[in-house]
Amino acid sequence: MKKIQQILKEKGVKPSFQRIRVLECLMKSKEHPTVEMIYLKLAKEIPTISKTTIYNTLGLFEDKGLVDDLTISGQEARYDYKEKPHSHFYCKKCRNIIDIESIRVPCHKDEICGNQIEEAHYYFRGVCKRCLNKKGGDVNG
Amino acid sequence: MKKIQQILKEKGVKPSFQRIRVLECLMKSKEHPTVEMIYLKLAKEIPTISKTTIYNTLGLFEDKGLVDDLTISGQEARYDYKEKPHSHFYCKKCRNIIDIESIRVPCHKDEICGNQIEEAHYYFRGVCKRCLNKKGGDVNG
DNA sequence: TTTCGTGCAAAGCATTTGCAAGTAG
DNA sequence: CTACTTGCAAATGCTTTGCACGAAA
Repeated sequence: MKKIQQILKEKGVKPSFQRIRVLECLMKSKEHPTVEMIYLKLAKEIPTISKTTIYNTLGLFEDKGLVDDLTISGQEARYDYKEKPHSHFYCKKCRNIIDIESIRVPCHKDEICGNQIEEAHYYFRGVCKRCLNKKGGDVNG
Repeated sequence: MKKIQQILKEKGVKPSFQRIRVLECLMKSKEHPTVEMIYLKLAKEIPTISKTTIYNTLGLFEDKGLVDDLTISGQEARYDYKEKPHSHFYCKKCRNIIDIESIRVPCHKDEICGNQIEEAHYYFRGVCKRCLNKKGGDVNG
């Protein structure tokens, strides 16, 4: 895996200790964490870290194109490291956001109706595989 | 156009005066209004209306599948009447959300990787036709 | 020095909740 | 009456801002 410091530098972000940790957290996590989740995780090893720093850092990362703000589930922002393009699936039951690697953009090129597209975001809602299986052998409502 | 009362009834919503007005507002608007925008508009004709009622009403409409909550642009929810399936284009310049009727993403059926899809949301970011013309043409931008 | 990064505390603001008064059936 | 709707006011909770301290250049 490419060094986190290197990734930050390439994006024009000075690799401070906190920034490295925040990015590392995002890269290792598959849960598209909220600010709160990142904060709780990092607070274990950096007791003095503040949410303000997490907000600052994520805002900076977003500006630099390192992460995406997934505004899928409403009240809390969830962050996604943009390693490669992918889509998201939001499960209504367990409320997890699952990466979907396989979906790709179809027939439209870089334009739709004359509008110039820079980013395409696809997300799906439904019930995930895991919850479907649970449901099969479960009493439910 | 189908009567608003009728639409509400079909979705199992009792057509109160306020609810009719909120839905009418959404149907007539092309700007995917925020709660604030709806509130300001309706307050002109219903001076006693409250934001709580707008929130209640939109929440109810969402539950009944009448409207979508577009969480595209961050801090404020924007609402979209679900007349027929369509996608959205968010212009970074003018910050408008534009309906795109024609886009459909192909190859997935009702399942992706074993997950059961109930809704598919696509949205695009970039610069809209209008802003492109302002910029590219000789009109000042 | 100047600039930048960090983090506490307070403020800001969209949204939700508690509750009381009004309305329909 | 009984259930539902409305809306004021207060609370909640995510996020931003003001500011000060310390580190880096």
